[in-house]
Amino acid sequence: MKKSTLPSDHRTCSVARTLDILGDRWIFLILREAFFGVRYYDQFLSNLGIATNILSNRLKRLVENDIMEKHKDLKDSRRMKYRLTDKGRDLYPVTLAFMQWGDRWLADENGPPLLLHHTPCNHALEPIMCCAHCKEIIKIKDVSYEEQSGE
Amino acid sequence: MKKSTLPSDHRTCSVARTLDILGDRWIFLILREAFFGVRYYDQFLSNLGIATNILSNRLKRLVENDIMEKHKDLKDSRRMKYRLTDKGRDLYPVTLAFMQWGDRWLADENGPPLLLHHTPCNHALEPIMCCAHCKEIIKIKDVSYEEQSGE
DNA sequence: TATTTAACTTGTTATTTGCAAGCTAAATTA
DNA sequence: TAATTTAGCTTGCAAATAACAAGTTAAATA
Repeated sequence: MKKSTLPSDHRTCSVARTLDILGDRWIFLILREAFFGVRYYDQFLSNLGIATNILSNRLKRLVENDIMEKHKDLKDSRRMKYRLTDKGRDLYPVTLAFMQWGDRWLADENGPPLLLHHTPCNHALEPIMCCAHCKEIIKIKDVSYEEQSGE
Repeated sequence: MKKSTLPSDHRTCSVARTLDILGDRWIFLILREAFFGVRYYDQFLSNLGIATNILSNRLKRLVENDIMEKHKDLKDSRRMKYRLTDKGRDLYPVTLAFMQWGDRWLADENGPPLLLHHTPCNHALEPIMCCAHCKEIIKIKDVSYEEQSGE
């Protein structure tokens, strides 16, 4: 699909803008690895089974969009270290939302392949989307919306 | 990319399984419209500016994966009504996570194009990912993980 | 009965993907 | 110091996918 083809309708919103950058399966798998602590090109390559040209392309896109930073490794100047920026780290909720949905609707008889643990409260982590103000779980029926005139 | 190529490594998880179904820009834009109340083929078509073959294909995929249901409209039997299932409605947090990130990192000087309002508490909606148990905002550093032996 | 409309389907072309091979510079080994 | 290995790409090419346009079918409306 063409790049940056935001629909010209009135509903153009942050979902479309976000998908213009992230709307790709590999991007999210790279981010998942990054959230698991992966930092180096060769680690992404072997963990994901991705083609080298695609990996280069996606890492470049992530760097261009300030989601990751690229630095030479101090110990081996051939190696490139890719680290999440604050902007990238802020995508953790998206990854958690994916994982949570998959755990609930796509898990097989073995249950979720990965169990997350919330260290501060020492319980299995079950991520839920809450209203920052009232801390209640957000339900569709409880959300109304209004558009900005400037858009 | 090939379908269902879950990486063969130990980290195979619900993120990859979810992306096997949803890893497509149009899928999320269709879901966004559905969360805004859109129900009919022609509405998706005109709101999204999507090609008819792509729209058909994606709606079919959504129905095949029990994310949407397809019914004849009672008033006009030519029209097909597409409705979210429970499984589909449960993707709302993913959409909110996208929107929240875009609002924070991609908004222009006009601010977010769409303001959400949380009716129960009567405040602007700011969605945050919380631990269902302790209700604290989830931070990467507070999450540890262990793999299921069955996987 | 003729026309319009909804929801597709079917070409055709353009773009993107995945695989394999090659390249370059830095590090390691002989 | 020279030869080899390694990291991180880039390039070429076949195959899959997307976008656009035009055609199809069945139901509703004029």
